[in-house]
Amino acid sequence: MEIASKYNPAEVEEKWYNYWIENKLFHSEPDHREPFTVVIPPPNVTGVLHMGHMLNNTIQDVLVRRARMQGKNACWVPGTDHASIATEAKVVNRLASQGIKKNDLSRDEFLKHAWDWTHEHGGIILEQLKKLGASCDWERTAFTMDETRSESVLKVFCDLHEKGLIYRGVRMVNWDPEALTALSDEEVIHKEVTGKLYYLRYKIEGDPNGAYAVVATTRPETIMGDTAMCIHPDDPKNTHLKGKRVIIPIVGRAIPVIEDDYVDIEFGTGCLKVTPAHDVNDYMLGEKYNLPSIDIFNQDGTLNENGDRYVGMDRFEVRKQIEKDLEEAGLMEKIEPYTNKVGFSERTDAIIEPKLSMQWFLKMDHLAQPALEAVEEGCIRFYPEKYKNTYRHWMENIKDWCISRQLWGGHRIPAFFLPQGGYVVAMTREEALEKALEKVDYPLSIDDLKQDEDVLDTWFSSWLWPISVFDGINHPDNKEIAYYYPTSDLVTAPEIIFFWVARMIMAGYEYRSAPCFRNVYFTGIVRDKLGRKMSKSLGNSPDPIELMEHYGADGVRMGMLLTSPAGNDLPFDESMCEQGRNFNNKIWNAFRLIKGWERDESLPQPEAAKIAIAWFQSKLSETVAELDDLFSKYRLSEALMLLYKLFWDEFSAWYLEMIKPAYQQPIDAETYKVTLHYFDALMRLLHPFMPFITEELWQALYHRKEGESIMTTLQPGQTAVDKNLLADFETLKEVVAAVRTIRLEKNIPHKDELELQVIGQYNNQYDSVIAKVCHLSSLSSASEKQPGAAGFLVGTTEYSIPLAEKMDVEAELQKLKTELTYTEGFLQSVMKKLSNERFVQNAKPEIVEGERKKQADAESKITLLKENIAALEK
RNA sequence: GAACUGUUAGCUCAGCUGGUUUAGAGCGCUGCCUUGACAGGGCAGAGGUCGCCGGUUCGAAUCCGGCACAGUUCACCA
Repeated sequence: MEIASKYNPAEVEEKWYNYWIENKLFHSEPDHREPFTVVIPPPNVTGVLHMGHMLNNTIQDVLVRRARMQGKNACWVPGTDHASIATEAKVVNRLASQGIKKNDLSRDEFLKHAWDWTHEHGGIILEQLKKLGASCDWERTAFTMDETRSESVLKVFCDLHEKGLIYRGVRMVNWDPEALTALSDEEVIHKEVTGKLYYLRYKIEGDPNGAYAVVATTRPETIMGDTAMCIHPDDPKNTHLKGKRVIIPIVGRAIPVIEDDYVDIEFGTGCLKVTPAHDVNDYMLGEKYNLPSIDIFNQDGTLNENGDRYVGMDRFEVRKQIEKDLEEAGLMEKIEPYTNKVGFSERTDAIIEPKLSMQWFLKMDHLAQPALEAVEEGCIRFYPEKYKNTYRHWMENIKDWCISRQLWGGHRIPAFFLPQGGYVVAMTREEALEKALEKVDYPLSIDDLKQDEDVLDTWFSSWLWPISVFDGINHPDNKEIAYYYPTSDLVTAPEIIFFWVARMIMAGYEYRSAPCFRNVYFTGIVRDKLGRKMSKSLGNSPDPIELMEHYGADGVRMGMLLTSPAGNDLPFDESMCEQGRNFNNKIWNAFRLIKGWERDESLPQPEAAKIAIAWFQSKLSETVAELDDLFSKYRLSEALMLLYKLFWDEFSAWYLEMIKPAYQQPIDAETYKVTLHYFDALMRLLHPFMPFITEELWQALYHRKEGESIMTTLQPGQTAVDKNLLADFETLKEVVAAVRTIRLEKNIPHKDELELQVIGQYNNQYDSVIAKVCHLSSLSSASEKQPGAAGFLVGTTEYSIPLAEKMDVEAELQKLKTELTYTEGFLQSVMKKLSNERFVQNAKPEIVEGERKKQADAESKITLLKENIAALEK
């Protein structure tokens, strides 16, 4: 049989993915086994796979596949998110390119376009996930706007309203003038901006000398909304302003001077202009002192009828214009460069305008309490743990959640307004009418009810995800939710710890009185080589699909995981995928070697093979134990590295070399059998990380039945570990390496046999292995080193290789002297400790004993080295 | 401005409650190796005063304090 010398992933990946699907190997139904549930962080329905998804979903797949191979009933639920703002923005853009304005359409017409868009682009990303091998239960694919999920959202809204946790009111909210909607605090990103600080002159009313107060502001365009000036009551600079009124520049309106210790005396001149409608703090002052509030902006950030001479202009145009006008009017004291933080919309990147508006809010205190405790007490664990701090801080300072959005795409708020004021909240219009009729004493028909125009924040549906995917909101007692909930692990980005993770935890306790997951694994951010975040606008993000076509899905998976400890950013470099691909090839070729051997049943098993088999059994078992430990700490990259070394170094470089039959010679049946068994075990260990190649080779290893898969096998178990054997092999490896070094130095080709002598007594148990790997003609004990032989020390044992040719005495001497210097230095450091009386008295006895052993070894080594040097120098 | 995290080889990271040869791994780098599983390979090497300064201790990469730098999160200073 001919097997290609290079592994070709393209040929096998699709084949096995289809095989898994056809045999329903990803599908889960409740049964007697322990469940292992993961819900996918639903990507935007119209999104395409990027490197962040690639990392995130690879990790989930590793966890899910491993759990499945530990005999658990693994269920990974896939799905997508309707992402109202993001999707709506895309639809608006597309309509714009067709010359259609959103406002020209009715709500229903617009929604039709939105659904068209969703159906056109929706689900692409799920198809892409299949390419990377994601073992999701596709029969369970959910969408945040499908029937079940929508019903859940409305039900929860009604319920929370019923409980008095949802309220409606006019509050200062974050307004996105581009998307024309309110945003939650979490959707606002504060960025440092270099701008100007303007010093404006506010003349004191009735002052005969034309005296004025100076106010420093970054937003001169808001003066039309000023309704007071505020000073600190104890500010000596401004006592003369107390009780006075000042005149707003340009506008000419007089406003009172109020006093409050909120004002920072040191900032600017200590005078603050108060614009209650357009600043959160000013709003507070306005409430406190009963100031009128003048809203000067339209929804899109242009000035409204209160905008004086600037009506209709954009807020930033006004800023420029007013600067000129103030200068001309002699009312600008000065302008200084100034850096401050400005809020931007997470989605549209528009500068947020604090704006008073009527919105729906969810009270958070009650929900936050159990959610905070769950993480504090370890009911839910975060990996890495540092995110506990971030979480705690947010939870302890939580504010009410603005859940209404002035958009069309999304779950429409189930509140219905009555013709003569007031409203009712209900799942359906019919139900609303019933409730309304109870409430009012005038006749009412269903058409009189006017449903709220707003939709709910997208996260108001995603926070129910772990429950709603099992229909646990609508049917809290169903069999599925009872079995699959709480879910096991959540894998997500730290960026959405507040948006999503925290709120899911709240919903979990509110609706199931139980944690929604046990462990949260926070991935890092995928960055480019320069450390920049990967983004579409920078164009620095490789296409994961292309990468997989190039390096194979297994190669890319491995490349990403190898360098990404939990929570650490991942500086992406294609060479990582190359390393992954090379590893695939290594596995492929090891398989090719083994499968190429002829078996001979009559052949006795060589001694070296017997020893190698015993050693690898221990090595394998030791690794399995370490692997368990690493997985329990979610140290996935280290777990993969451990397997990488097990396969490449221990299995390929050592084990196979030890048992390999001579060129074109057959192998004995027993060794062959065990080797296949080891290979099988290695494939199973690697399968969660590299599902495709391991399935391909596992299938080719033995004759398998139709429908069988590595996916449904179990991970190798642990057997006894012979620690002495493992330690002996580390010494053995040193001997082999030393012999190789001599070959290299003396230019002796591997095919030439060497004679190795051990000076004095030694453990000859492993002679057969050393002889095989080093290609020795003999290995024996000698009483002393022959003159002219090359020598080396391993530990305190001296080895010697008689050489036909004359050795390079100078080089040999140099080598010995270098080693002597090192050993003497080492001895000195040991002696420093041992000669310190306090060390000997205070340190633990076994530590002191260890140092004494080091001393003895070093001393005998020095003696040996000196003897050898003396012999050469003669 | 506050909090948190980090700073160990060229790069990415281990090194857990102080003593395991004079600090490790993978990649990269250097040298040598073409008929033998794999050049997407083999073998052997080089490379670090553990960010800086103090302290605790018989002993510090490891514990404590300060500083510097980086990152993350939070925050209403106009």
